[in-house]
Amino acid sequence: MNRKSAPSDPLTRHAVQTLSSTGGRMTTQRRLILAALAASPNHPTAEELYHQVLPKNPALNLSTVYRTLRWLEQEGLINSRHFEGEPHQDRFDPVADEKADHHHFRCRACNRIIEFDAPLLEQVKQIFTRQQGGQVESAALILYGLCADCAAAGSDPTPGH
Amino acid sequence: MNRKSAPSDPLTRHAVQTLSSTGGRMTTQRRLILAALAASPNHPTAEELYHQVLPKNPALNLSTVYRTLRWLEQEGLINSRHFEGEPHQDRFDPVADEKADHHHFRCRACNRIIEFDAPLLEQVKQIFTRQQGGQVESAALILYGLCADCAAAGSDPTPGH
DNA sequence: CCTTATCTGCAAATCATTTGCAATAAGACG
DNA sequence: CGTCTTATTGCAAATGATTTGCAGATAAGG
Repeated sequence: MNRKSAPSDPLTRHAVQTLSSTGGRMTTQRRLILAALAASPNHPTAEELYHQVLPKNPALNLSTVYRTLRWLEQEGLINSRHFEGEPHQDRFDPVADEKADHHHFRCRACNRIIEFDAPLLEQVKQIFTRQQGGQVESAALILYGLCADCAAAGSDPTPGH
Repeated sequence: MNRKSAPSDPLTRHAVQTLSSTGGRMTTQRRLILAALAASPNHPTAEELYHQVLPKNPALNLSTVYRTLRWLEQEGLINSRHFEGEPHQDRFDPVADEKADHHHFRCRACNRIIEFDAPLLEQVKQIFTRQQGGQVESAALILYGLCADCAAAGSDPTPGH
């Protein structure tokens, strides 16, 4: 009941930093979208974020969400990803600065996305460079399959038909 | 001047097989699109294929290209891919049955796509399964960077400013 | 050849995302 | 604390890739 600013998440704090250096402004919409992004383990789409924030700001517009996401992507604070089997929509993923570039597993049954590290990819990159020359700057790996839960559920349905 | 059917590529041959088992028909359009796909090392978009085939069949319609691509994808004869930094368009990639699932490097300068094998990914999958359970069915890896040519060109521009 | 179900061309629809523009509101300064 | 400047928003219309409904065309089997 005293402090004005709630202890903001790292993503929002990062965003505030870039604002001050570029003459940008921290608006209500941006604050809400940033908070929603930081709180989502789900790699949400623009539409999903929109509906998450809407209750807290019924005037919010979808294009504001898109503009905010594009801004954050340009600032390097989030990444956009596309997963197979979905329509042509993007999902957004805060860049956790500590954790180096991570990769994704997507369950084709429950659509859950699991993040993981793949140190071996460094070797894959090196091998590629050795064979082809040039230089590799980044790698995007997505595994598809069944997560532990769905694999268990699938192999264990009530048997007698 | 004697044989009617030119020696068709493996992709087209595969397509013909699935046709006979499903009551489908081999049309002029499909033949041309298949040939164009088989001849493209470029992972073309629907639009690119369309323009490649157009000279040989000026009546061809873009939606036919899309329908053919969707059909081939459902039959498992091609894959659709999305690369970062492009609009929301798909690129298509014949499934070379011999060569197991291959991966892609994309040059951010000339946009060239280079295919490569990454046997190490098998280990990545195993490690993931060991840690998380479930089962991995496929993996899509894309490396981004500069190809050998562009890296050389970039590091060697006429020096004096 | 004739039949008929599959395909195609065309035009309009859809879906995700972007953009122009006038109105709104940060936040700097007095 | 009010004023001013301009970044940002809401709204509606535009865009770009892809899909779909439908009537006419055409493979392929008899």
